[in-house]
Amino acid sequence: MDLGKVQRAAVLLFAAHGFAATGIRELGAAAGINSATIYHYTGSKEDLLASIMRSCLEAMIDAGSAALRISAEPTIQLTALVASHVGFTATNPLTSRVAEYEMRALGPENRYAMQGLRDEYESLFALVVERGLRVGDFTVDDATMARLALMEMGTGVAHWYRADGRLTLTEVQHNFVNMACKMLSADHTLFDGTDYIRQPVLLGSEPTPNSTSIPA
Amino acid sequence: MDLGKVQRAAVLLFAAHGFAATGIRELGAAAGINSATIYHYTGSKEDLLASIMRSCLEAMIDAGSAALRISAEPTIQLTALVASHVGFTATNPLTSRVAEYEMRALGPENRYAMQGLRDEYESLFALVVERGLRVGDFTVDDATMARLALMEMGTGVAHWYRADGRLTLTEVQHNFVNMACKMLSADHTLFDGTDYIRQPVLLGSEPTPNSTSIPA
Amino acid sequence: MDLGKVQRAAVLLFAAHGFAATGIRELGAAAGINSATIYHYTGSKEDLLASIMRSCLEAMIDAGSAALRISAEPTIQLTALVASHVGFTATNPLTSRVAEYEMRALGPENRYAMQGLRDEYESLFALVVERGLRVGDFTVDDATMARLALMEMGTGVAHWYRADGRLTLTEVQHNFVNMACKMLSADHTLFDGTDYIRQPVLLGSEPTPNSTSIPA
Amino acid sequence: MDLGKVQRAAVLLFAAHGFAATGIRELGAAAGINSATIYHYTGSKEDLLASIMRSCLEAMIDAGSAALRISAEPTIQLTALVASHVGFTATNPLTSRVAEYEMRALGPENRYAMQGLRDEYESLFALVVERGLRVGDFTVDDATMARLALMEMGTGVAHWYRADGRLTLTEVQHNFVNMACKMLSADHTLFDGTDYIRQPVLLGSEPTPNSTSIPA
DNA sequence: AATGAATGAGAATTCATTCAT
DNA sequence: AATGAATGAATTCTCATTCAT
Repeated sequence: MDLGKVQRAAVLLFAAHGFAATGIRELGAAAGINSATIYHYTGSKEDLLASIMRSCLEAMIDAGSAALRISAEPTIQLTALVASHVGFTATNPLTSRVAEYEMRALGPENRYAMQGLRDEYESLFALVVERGLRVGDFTVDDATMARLALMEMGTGVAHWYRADGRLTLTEVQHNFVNMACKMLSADHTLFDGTDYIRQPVLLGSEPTPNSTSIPA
Repeated sequence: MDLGKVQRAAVLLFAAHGFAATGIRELGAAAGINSATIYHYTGSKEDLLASIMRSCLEAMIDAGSAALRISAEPTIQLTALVASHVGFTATNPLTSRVAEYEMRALGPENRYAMQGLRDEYESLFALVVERGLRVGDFTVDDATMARLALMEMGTGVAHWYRADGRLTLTEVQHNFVNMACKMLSADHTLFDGTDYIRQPVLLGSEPTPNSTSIPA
Repeated sequence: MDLGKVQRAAVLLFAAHGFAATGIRELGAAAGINSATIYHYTGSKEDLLASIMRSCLEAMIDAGSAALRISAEPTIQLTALVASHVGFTATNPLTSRVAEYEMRALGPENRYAMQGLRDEYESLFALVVERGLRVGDFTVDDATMARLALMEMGTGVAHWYRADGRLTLTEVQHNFVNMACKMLSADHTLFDGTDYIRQPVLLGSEPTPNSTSIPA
Repeated sequence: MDLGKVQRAAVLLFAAHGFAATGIRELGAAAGINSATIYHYTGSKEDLLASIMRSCLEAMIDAGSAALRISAEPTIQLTALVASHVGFTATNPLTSRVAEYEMRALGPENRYAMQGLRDEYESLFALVVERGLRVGDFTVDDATMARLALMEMGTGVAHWYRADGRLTLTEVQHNFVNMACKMLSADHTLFDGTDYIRQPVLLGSEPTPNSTSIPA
């Protein structure tokens, strides 16, 4: 009756212990159902992971693409993309983590498909960085490394952000936008009035902070 | 006869498939010995992981501490620390990855100890950032976030750096130092002549690029 | 609505893969109904098998007994019994096979009952052989072995007979009658005119040849 | 240390309950070892069955081929082949039964291979029957049906023969030879002195009568 | 130092069956 | 009459680890 419940339990456990170290019985217990019942919701443990990863990556691509459509100005695009990335990651930290870490747990077919989505998402960053450099709005030693550093930085948010932490999400987003702009020598004070932040999506697979405590 | 051989096989497999998904028989096969023989080199699978992580983290702390001793100048310290971090990570990408990812695979005791080492290493970054800010050499919105972004960025090098890639290690290090300084608004042109790069250590657990190919 | 449909699906699958290797879901799928619905037609998987076997064995006993009533002449009785046995087996090859092979799949109670029916059927052959020998119409080294060989031979028809094969059922019956008589040194040319062949019953559990193809 | 022990346990249980209804734990218990240890002796449950069937069928082919080499005389060949078949079946009744019944439990590859061996064995009978008919030594209505009846008859021995039964193996063999000859109208009194009986092989997979009792 | 044999615990998945709808 | 959801028990097979040799 509720695939979401199973997905949330899965993300909670996969994020805490890893896919391979999480048993199907553990999953059932965390979701409050018999382990056999999981197979009514999904074909296999791997299928469950793949479905979680797919919706996560698709949502990231959607949000990122929408960010790029806000403006044609590279600096605004960068700004919006970083804000989107950080916003999404901070809103769905566990699901993001699972989507990042557990690619290797997939079989060849699923891995190929998910890697394709991941590449599609990364290409959004590549696009923006390249255009900004071409137009002369950004300055970096190496485009590829800048893009990788940029993404990695934002992805790291999943490791420490807590909704009830010291800073609000908006503050975190602004800080990261500033750091990103400085890193690329982009002057975003020119566009200070622009509203580049969109409300991030909350995935159905993201456990609510207190839904269940992480078992030792 | 050679604990290093076992460690290298372990790092190769742990990095590729994860600790939990790697079997002791697989390990033996990759190391060219019987799986039972592994127990002559280590007490258990977890011990093997812990020993790898310990030497990795200790080497990182050593290198980072040495970097800080190069100068009392925050900008030079930052520069040296980032160069050290990137240099170490690029030289030992697989071991670094294992040390980063597999903390969760450890039992409580080992995890506590390793987390302590990790914290110790992170505190080096915190120290430099705080001093730079206090002295007025750096400018950032939030010290903690800057530190986290800084480290995450450098750690990401493990995901893509290849010794035979497009850029030399020294180029990569300079690029990251530049990005870091820009991110913190640190002016390192003042110290351009300073030699802040030390030859990174190659861990005994780091597999040589072609020692064994990663099994599918 | 149709127990026969379920029985035919069951016989098809039991004959192909065996009772133990056939799942209740598979059964439902082959019968075109939900697996839970099967329990409206039968109490359990074993009950389903037992009901199939019971009707099969009872029909065999009926046909065999009728054959013996055709005449008091041992040779004619033999002839009619073999024709009946071969006719029944060739008309209901899959059901016969299931009734023969799957005795062991039954629980103690059902097995006891079914073994009783099987024994009753076998006793018809024993009776005829013994009378023929006593009267001097048959000659064999050992009555028991002759009976067993006789039955096994006929039962084997289920393994290869196809309604659309090279020979008609009547031809097959005549051939087997001839072989049986020769084996027992019975001279049935004396009774050539006698019509000892009855139309065999088609069981409700016997799948029609093209009803459903046997899944791999 | 003893694959034979495992094979004998397997044959005992497979013959009694069928392959599909026999669990790997049951097998271990019957063999006196832990169920996991079975995987030191064989790759899988199916491999275990396949290895049993392969040695059985190969031994049958060997014995049958040897029988045909005793003489070029069709009647003697028939006689020797039937004696060999019955001898082998009576000596290895459980293994024979398993080899006959459990073909369907094999996966496509193993089944194809085993069916090939079975066909090879059956072709020995076809060869003899055809030659005898061509030469005019045998008389039957239909060669194919005669061959099938012949084999089925002998195979049935596995269902009832007991080493400690009423008749010795040699007596059983002679009786079957007689029945076979009568069925084919072959006059073997011409060759009465010929010694056509060879000592049958005892397979390593055949349980000794009292090794273990068949569990309910 | 090294290994083949062995095992208890646990893995993912399927099973026949029940039941509320 | 029919079914989708649910489950405890069982399935085959793999696991990390031990030990006699």
